[in-house]
Amino acid sequence: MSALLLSPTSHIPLKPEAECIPSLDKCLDKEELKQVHARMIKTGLILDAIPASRLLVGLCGASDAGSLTYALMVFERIQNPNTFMWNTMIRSLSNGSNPEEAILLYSQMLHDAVPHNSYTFPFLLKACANLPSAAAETQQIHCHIIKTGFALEACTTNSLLHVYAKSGSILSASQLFDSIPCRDTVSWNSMINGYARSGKIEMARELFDQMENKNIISWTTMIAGYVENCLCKEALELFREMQAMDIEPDTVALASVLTACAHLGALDQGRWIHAYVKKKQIGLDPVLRCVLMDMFAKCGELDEALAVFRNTKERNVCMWTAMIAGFAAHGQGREALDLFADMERTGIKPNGITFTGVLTACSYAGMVEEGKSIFERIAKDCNMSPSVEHYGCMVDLLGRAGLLKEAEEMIKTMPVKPNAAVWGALLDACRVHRNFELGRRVGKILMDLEPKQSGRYVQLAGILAAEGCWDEAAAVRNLMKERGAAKLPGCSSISLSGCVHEFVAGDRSHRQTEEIYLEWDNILRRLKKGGYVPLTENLLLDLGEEEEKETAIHCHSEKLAIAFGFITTKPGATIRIVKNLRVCSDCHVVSKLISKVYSRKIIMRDRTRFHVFMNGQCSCGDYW
DNA sequence: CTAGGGTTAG
Repeated sequence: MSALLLSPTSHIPLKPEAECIPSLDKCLDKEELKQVHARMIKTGLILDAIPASRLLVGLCGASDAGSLTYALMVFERIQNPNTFMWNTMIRSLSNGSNPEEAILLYSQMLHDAVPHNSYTFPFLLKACANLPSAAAETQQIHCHIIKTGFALEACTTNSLLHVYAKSGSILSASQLFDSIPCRDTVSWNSMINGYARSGKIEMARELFDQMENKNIISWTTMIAGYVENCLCKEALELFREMQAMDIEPDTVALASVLTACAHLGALDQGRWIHAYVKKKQIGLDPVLRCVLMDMFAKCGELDEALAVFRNTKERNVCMWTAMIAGFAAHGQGREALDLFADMERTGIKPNGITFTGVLTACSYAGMVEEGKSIFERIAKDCNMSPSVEHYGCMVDLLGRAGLLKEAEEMIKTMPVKPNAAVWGALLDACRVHRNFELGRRVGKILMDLEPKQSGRYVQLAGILAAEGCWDEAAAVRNLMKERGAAKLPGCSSISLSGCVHEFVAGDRSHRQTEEIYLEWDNILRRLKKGGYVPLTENLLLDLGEEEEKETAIHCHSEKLAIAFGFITTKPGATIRIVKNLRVCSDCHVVSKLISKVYSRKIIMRDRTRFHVFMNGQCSCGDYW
């Protein structure tokens, strides 16, 4: 550091082009900027506010983290930095990896009594927006904004509104929104985003409908809001409305729509977007590539996902993670691990989500040893503390493999508090490996932890019923009713030419209901001729007669969706179904038989993974 | 030199 101060007396020969101060307009790298700095010190130009500012801007604009540190050092040595210089530093820190430093710098600015200008608060508020939780700071800054009179400036107030909206402080956001004298499009958009983020999607839509000057961001905000609230069907509908109004979607809008397609398994619509992007020659930026790839993977088209992946030169961590997760969901553990190794060779650092994907892959493929060693690397090599999700993956991995004791031990010794998902993984393992005693205990824990989650009661009741403890099982079901735990209905959807058809068990709401049930009867008859016997053992007990049980499983949502697929697609065409819960054993058997008897490929994505039924086999190897 | 929308898991 001192060398820099001494540099005026040094005798390092300068390159001829460094004789004059290079223009900072073009991007210089850190070394070049250091030379400029040295030259400025030599000539005394560093004392001049304008060139000094330009140097700071140049350093802050360089992409490497070291430049920012260097910029801070230069800044600290400037005698009385002006507002512009403070702003520049605050802006840079706000977007860095430690946004709280921007707030610290701001308090220094206050301490030095440097006046604010119109740019100060928007930069500073960016730091609040980038922090996971800065509610107290935001409130204080809000006070400063009022005191200094900047509340009258649209940019400042909109920035503040954005922070409140983004952090879910919906009350503060709406109060502020109401107080703004002339709300502009930006204010409205932020408010819509705020409502959507706090789950008040109807409020968001209300605002959206009231809005007079919607722009593409308004539309995208609303579409993304639907996606975030798991209302992907609505997201696609709104997108269609947008197109009907001849509003051209941009990259961001398309990315949101693709995300919706991914969740819905709406391959046709996803492909349409892909074609649209090509036709309009819209550039595939990293995010768009990633969601496109993810859409293919989530629609069961791993090959197409891989094609997008391979076509991408600079892959970021999201891209790698999404591809790994794609393999994991298809039970292709080896491929996922190979990809993970490639990723590390490329020098891309895995994050917590990457590890979730890799561990899931190990779990579904029964790769216990590999999973254990990856898990240990989270802390050892990557210096991260495993999250509760990672422990959940491990419990799942051990539990599936039948290592129930080890799984339980992991829960007992894990340093983070086990959540319901962790216990749920163990409970599921108890079901699969028929460990009733442990299952009972875990079930009790879960019902205390999540008294409103019907799935847990159903899970436990199933375990008890399988053991023949009908009374106990009935008691669990009654408890569920007493506690008012609403049963999440199983829902399967199938998407055809841009339209998503949803079915719940026993559904008769579809306009082709009669046809669907007739088709199902036909399928059933043919399967029974081939020797199919309905698997009613997993059914819950309130249905006494075997016949009733059969009726109940025969209107399972995935069966209705398959029947609908049969009457709407050509013989031999692949049927794609997305289910919100796990697929039941009987539906699994039936799907395998159908794939053989009718030579149909059925791709079924359930809550956690893919089942690809072909020639009487399932890609999960009957282990799920 | 300022504000608003999009990516990987659960």
